[in-house]
Amino acid sequence: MPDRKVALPLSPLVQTFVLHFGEMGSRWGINRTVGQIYALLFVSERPLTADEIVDHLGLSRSNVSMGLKELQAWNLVRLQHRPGDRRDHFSTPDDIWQIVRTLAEERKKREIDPTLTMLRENLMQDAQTGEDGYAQDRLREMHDLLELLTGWYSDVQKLETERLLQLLTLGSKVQKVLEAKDRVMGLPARLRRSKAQDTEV
Amino acid sequence: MPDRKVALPLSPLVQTFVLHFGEMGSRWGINRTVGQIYALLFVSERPLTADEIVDHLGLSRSNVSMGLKELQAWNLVRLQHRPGDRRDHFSTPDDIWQIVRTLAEERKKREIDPTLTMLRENLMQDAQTGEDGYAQDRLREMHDLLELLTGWYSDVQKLETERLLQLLTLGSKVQKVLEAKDRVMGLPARLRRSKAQDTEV
DNA sequence: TGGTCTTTTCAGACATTCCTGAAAGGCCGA
DNA sequence: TCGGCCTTTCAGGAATGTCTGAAAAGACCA
Repeated sequence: MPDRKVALPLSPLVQTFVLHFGEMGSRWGINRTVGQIYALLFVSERPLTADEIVDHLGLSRSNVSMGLKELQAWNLVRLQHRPGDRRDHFSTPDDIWQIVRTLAEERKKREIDPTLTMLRENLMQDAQTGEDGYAQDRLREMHDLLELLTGWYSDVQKLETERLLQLLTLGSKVQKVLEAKDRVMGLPARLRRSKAQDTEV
Repeated sequence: MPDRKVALPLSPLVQTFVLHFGEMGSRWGINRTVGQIYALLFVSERPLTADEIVDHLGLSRSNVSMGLKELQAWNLVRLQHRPGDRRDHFSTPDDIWQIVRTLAEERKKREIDPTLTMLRENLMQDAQTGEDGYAQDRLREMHDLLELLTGWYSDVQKLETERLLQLLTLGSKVQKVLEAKDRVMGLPARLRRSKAQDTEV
């Protein structure tokens, strides 16, 4: 009779990978279990059932269920059904670029959008009052920066993978292209200043 | 006698901002206190001492000390001294672009580099063994992706702010530029495949 | 309807992180 | 060296977060 508490063996490579993802979890804003489940699905050739995950990772069934729920909330795993099988089968998208896009989108939604909303509301409300001069400038600066970044992001998110690859591979050479068309477009002036004293931290 | 537990009043605007940063802290991988301290420094026209932070936010002195230590580990605050004053004065860089660069650098260091290292080591070691075919492919795919992204990032990090702004403002128009020079440079082929079935999650 | 297989919920045990006051440490001028 | 001022360390209480087994809920078939 097999010991239900010991995980089914994984190859050393997969084992290392899964454990690493678990440990990195906290830095990525997910917990160990969720990281491990994701890692396992990522390297699995075929979709896995929740019970298979339990067997490989030695977690409780309920924990796996919650972990999968969280991964679904992140749009990071997909659910599939097999004919004649009631169980849910889980997998990650094969296309790694799709994963990057999803990750970027979800992190933006959780980490940027709320702040942008808050800044917008507060700046709109307090624009009239002249108090808080410096703080208000500072907040507007941050607001404009985030708008610029998210605007660029949404443009890039729309690119086909092929074009995105071009852009990434271009890398430093982009500088050349930019030097060619050497004209700055209309920008909020406050984002353009570069203070000399800010070189050293 | 003033109640030492009640924070010195902040303007409503600053108050909202500070509390928001505190609450977002968990999503950003820092704790509430650290978020609040950073927010306060960000909107302060002049550098603040630890005791001033205590007075404004109503935190314990030791907590502020630890929070500032963490912010320094992130390179997000700078320490200044005033002649004839022994106390440390803290501030954030004035140049908001400098802040973005620092943030990107530190997050990369904490969230990407360890994984890249782990992938490199494991792939080098297991390259010979033919086992684990799919997992190994998958890991190499992730490795190549991270290399590409960090390579691009390091190129962009080198750009002057003016050029970076150009790049960001260009946004969707970048597509046009790319269409012009329509040739894909030498890429790892496995990063280029785009599977049709991966459109739906 | 009852029986089987599967997923989800949830109370509470366990673990981790956060925060504080008290004490220790460091620096400087007298 | 002492005393004042400021910062850091640290033990342990408070607050959060994680994980589990047991029970409930849902889905399907006969």
